[in-house]
Amino acid sequence: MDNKIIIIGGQTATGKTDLAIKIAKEFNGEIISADSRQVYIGMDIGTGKDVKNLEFTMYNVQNKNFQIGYYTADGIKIWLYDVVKPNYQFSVGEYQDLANRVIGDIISRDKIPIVAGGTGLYLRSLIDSLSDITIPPDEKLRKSLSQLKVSKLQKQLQGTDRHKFFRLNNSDRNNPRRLIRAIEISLWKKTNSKIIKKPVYDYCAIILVNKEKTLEEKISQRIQKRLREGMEKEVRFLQKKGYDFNSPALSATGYQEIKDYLERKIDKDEAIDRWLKQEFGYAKKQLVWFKKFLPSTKKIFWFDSQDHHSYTKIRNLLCHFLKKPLS
RNA sequence: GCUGGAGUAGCGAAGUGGACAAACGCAACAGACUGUAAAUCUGUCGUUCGAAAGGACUCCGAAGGUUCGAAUCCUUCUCCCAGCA
Repeated sequence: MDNKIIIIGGQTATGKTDLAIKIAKEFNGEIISADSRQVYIGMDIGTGKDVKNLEFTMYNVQNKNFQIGYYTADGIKIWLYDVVKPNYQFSVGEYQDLANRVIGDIISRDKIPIVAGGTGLYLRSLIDSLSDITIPPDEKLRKSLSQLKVSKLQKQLQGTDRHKFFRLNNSDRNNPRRLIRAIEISLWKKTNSKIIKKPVYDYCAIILVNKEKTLEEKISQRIQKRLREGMEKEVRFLQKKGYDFNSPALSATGYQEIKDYLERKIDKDEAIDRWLKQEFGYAKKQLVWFKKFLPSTKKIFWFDSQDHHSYTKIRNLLCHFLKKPLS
């Protein structure tokens, strides 16, 4: 009974999905997306889900809140795309739950789960304990707390969990969202005992990066490609559906910019320029995150996806990890 | 050619005699982050020395002037926009 999973993380536009498919073919795997924006139905082009002509198959993984399924690309299953509509506020906790279920299912069918995506926290939720992450949100509480100023929230947290407050750094102490969550957790703990049962996996993580200049070129080309493939149409469709462009889903890079262009607030060049900047910024933040949170234990390996030798090295690494003979 | 408006840091934009190296927004750079993470939040952001406190230098289109003191007032020049010719 192996519980091995392969993780592929890294910056946007470095070819994580392509690599995942290649590995899946070679090692009899299935892919689980770890991307906070690809979970949204109808957001395909802008989030880089390459699913235009792919078939989606519903699958019963026994979850009361969501219906999930998989796309089949090149004979390989890709899970956790298209989980909710863009007006839904999806979160790490829900991701963790769904991903664990899917991983369990894949393992039970004697296949190798390959978790691939750029949302670092989603990946981390599968390999670190992150105990409080399972504590559910309290919408009523959030709503009432969101009216308060930061200083009030700080006071409130000091009241409910003094230690927690003083453990926060300056940045988090000024972050209303974090303060509210901290209050939520502390209140929850007062009336609930923690029972957190989480699978523990043996994992091997591959982090893909590119040299900065190469990455910028790739991002720029990809934006052009997305425009050709119909990004404008996708945005128009989402507008028509009446989705809130300030929602988490639509805060994905590119959507706001193209919307502003369609509404003639800015011209097309301006929109593309802003989109590019957003995307570069995103890639940089990803790098900061991966450097910090995936400690370089012997389970985590960094590769430049532009390096021709990378794939051979990755392959050897995975053969070793999965205890398969090198061929 | 005349009349009116305007020229402020990478961009946008406040400031209209002293608390101005100059609000604020964007961009940039650095960072934080255990249920919104492509989110949210923090710091830096004229140059320079310093770990910091702080110091030095340059600065609000250009040049000159008034004033103890000028981004702010005056003169000339220059560039831009609008109206009239």
